[in-house]
Amino acid sequence: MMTSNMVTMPVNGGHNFPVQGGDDQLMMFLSSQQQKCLFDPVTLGPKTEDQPGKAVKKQRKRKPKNRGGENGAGYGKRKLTDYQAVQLELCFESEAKLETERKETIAAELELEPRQVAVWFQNRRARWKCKKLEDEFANLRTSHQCVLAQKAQLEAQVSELSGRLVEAESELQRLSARCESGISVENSSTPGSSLSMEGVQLLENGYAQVMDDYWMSNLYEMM
DNA sequence: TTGTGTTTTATTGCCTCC
DNA sequence: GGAGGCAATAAAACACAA
Repeated sequence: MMTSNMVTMPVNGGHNFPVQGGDDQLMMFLSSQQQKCLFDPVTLGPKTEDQPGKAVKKQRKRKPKNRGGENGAGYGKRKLTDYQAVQLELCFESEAKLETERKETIAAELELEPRQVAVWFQNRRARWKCKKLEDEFANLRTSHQCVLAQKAQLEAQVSELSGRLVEAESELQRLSARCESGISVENSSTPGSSLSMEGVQLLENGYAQVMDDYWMSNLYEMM
């Protein structure tokens, strides 16, 4: 199911598919390459060595890079022209993954090696993923801050209502004490009641007020 | 100019799918 | 088994402050 928080990526045919999920001070000290690997894209949590459900990767043994073979055609970094970059960007907007045929067409049009086009798309997808991860992280952080603010607001309400409850209880005790000390009301409808009419009225008013406040505050929460 | 950080292009190794 | 994808990484290219 697609939610508003889910991000989409352009794919063949212009359709979008959801891509699962991105401490500022810490991030400031990390290079972009280090930041890239901070979050696990699935759990949005910090990356761990062993991801559950995934085969544990073996330690890689890297060979030294091939920097120019006999003909000098090895590791030679060729910066793309602005035109090439813009055209590739336009292609990526409509389709983030290329069919072999399409890749070859683009390569021919831009006078690039098909491999360069493939590499460019691969790197572009990686950048796109990072960007989305950052966006999602920012959204989650904002949501978290809102929840914290609501929590603080509710705690303040609980505190205030608790105070009023204590006041009401002490008022109740004070009135009970007055009744017990001999103040009674003539024509009481409840013979044997230890509360005066004044006391009953005060209690009813206080209770009604507390209930009003309670429902009002809950009404705000529901809205 | 130079040191340093960031971005871009390319490679490598592993994995999945057909 | 080969093609293609991705993560991790290397290194050139670039930006920019000191």
